[in-house]
Amino acid sequence: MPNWLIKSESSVYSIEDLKRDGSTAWDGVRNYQARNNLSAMKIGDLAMIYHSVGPKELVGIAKVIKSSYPDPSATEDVWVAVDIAFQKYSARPVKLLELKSIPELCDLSLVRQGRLSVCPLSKIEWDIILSLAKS
DNA sequence: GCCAACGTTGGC
DNA sequence: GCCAACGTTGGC
Repeated sequence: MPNWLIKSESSVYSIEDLKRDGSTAWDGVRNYQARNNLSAMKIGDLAMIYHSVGPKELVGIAKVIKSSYPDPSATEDVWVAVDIAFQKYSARPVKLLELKSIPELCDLSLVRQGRLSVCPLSKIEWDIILSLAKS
């Protein structure tokens, strides 16, 4: 089962919003690479939530509860959305700086290609980050 | 199909 | 608020 990392500006839609709402449509993605990743998501996949722009940190995990469908917020029909549900907060938010400081994570899309808002995580990357979030 | 110009994102 | 990095657009 693949794992993902999705980004959101905390001022736009934060994990607190997701917790409050329970679940939400993850829409508004307007980048082809990110869209392709969205399309590849399956029900039950887990995605880490990363807050950009404000405090840059990983704050929790969400679960995909509906696989991709046409993005209702789009005027063109090329974009897709998925539905995700709040799963849990990180025991401790993991800062971007922290991720950057770990050699095994130097290939992380988040680090290498900062603008990609939806990206896959390898099992190894997922596990490393999880252990950071727990400690 | 190349590439310059432009717009957007996001770290700092 | 600045600017680097990247994606997209459009002229040729």
